[in-house]
Parts: sequence; C-alpha cells; structure tokens
Amino acid sequence: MTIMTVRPYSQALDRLRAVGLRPTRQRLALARLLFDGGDRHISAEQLHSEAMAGNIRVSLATVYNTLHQFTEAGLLREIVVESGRSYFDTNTSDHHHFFYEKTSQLCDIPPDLIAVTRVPSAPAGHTIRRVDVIVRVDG
Amino acid sequence: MTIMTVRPYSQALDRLRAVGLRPTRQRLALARLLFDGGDRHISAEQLHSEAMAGNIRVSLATVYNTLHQFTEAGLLREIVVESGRSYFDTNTSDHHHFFYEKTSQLCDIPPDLIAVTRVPSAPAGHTIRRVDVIVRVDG
DNA sequence: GTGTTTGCAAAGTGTTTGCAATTTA
DNA sequence: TAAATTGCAAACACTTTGCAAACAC
Repeated sequence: MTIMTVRPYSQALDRLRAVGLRPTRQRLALARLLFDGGDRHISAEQLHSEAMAGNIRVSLATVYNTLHQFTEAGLLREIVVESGRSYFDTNTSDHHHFFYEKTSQLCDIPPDLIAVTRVPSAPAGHTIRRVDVIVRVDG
Repeated sequence: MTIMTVRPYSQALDRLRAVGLRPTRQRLALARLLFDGGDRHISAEQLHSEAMAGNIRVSLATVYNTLHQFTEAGLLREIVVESGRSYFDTNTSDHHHFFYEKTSQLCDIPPDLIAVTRVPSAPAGHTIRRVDVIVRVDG
C-alpha cells in the first residue's frame, strides 16, 4: 500500500540542474531530504538513516559520494567539529555555529549576531578560503 | 654511538607534578617532546613517530592516552580542523588558528591580531566553553 | 548505445579498548 | 605490595575505493 501525500514544491530538481548534476533517483531523493526542510546540519549516517526510514534505497557509499558532490558544487558546506565525523550544512551563506558538545548538535549563528573583526591577512602566497567560528557550549 | 648534547632545562617534570600525573618514563619523554620545543601543533601519529625517531619506546596507545590525559589536565588543547584527525596544541592560552589546507599545518594567530566581538550569549541552560576561530587558507 | 552512476564488499584511516604484564610509589 | 600505567592486538567508527551491474540521456 502506498499513501500519497501532497507535498510543497521541491526545489531539489532545480538545484541539481543548476549545478549540472544528473538528477538520478538517489540524488533527487537525497536532495529532497536535504533541501526541502529548511536549514539542516546532518552527517552521512544520519542522512542514510533518514533515507532508509523513508523507504529510499540508497547505499551509504552513494550518500557519501552525493554529499561530496553537493559540497563541491556549492550546495552544501562541510563543517568539522568533532574528529571522526563530518557534518554538512544546507545553509551555504556566511554564518557561524554553536556546537552543543553533549548532544553533538550544531546550530546556526546568524552573521549579524557575531562578528570577527580584524581578521589578519593571509600569510604571503596564501588566500583566505573561509573563517569558521565555532562557539562550543556544553549541555 | 650516542652523542650527548647540552639541553636547556626541561619543564616536563614540573608540568607533570603540577597536574598530579605520575611521571613515568613515557609521560616524561612525551612531555619533553611536547613542551621543550616551543609551541607545537601535533597529531598522535606525529608524536609517536618523533618518539620512535628519538629511540623512545612508547606504544601508540600510550601516546593517545597521554595526549588525552594532558588535555584533561589542561596542559594541551585539542583542535579539530579535519575530520579523522586530531591535533594537540601546546599553547593553551587564548588564541586562534590559521589552517593551511594543502599541508594540514596549523599556525597560531596571536589574540591581538584577531577579535571576535559580540559573541552571542549561550542559549538558555548552556555555558560557552570556548570559541574556536579557524582561518582556512589554501596553499 | 555510451558514458555516468550505483551498490556492494573490501580496504583504509585514525582512534579506542580489554587485559595481562610491568612499573611506580 | 598495592595501585597506576603500559603494550599489544583486537575491535571500532567513519570513510573511501574498485569494479561489475544498472541507469540516464
């Protein structure tokens, strides 16, 4: 039995087309999970579990590949806060993060709530790629 | 053949005593490698290699244990910049980092060269543990 | 059809753990 | 000697890879 639900329009297909990634079943399904629910911070294993829960057959290897392709294409931003696990942020605009160490949860800090001033210029021969600010909170 | 060199006084023993860690041969040797050469950013495997190169017999497991004990004791600070590898900073004072993505090298940014202003207060029920700023540069 | 993408299972990397043997105080 | 520490090897968690089968255009 299949229950059909009316869903809001998904931007997944558009996003894939915009960056020139072939909209395969797996990529589309993952893109929907990632982008149709507002800003998310998610690990590969979490995304894979969600896919399984939603009856989307995707291998974990494909989830990893897809997350990296999306990141390279600029649809995602990778965040490193714990050694041994990567998170991917669907919000690719300029902002920073709270990290709840106990629960391993990430939470956006809007750019107007925090400011890094006087960023030193990059050492000779180097370019600043990004400035990451992680505010680590306990509890 | 062994070449003896005159070395400056090592603070390793004092540091271990100060934090109440039993000064075993391994801990002393690692503390010397860590603290007698100025500020360092080092991974467990790197430290283990240095120990081997210096004819100090320490197992990798002990290097990991020791790094964590030192970190808990406040002698080191752990820095996460790449998923899958931890670095330990012998400089535990308040400062931030350049991270050279190509070479995976870390470099201190003195606190007076960078400033995070308007750090948002921690969400209710939480305390800010630390604010990490990573300036990622390529090359 | 042709080149791309997928899934699987195996391999890889960095880290942690259990426990007997050793060392320290 | 009693308690803490070490080393080993196995276990771990997460991630990547190689390659044949499946898929998209």
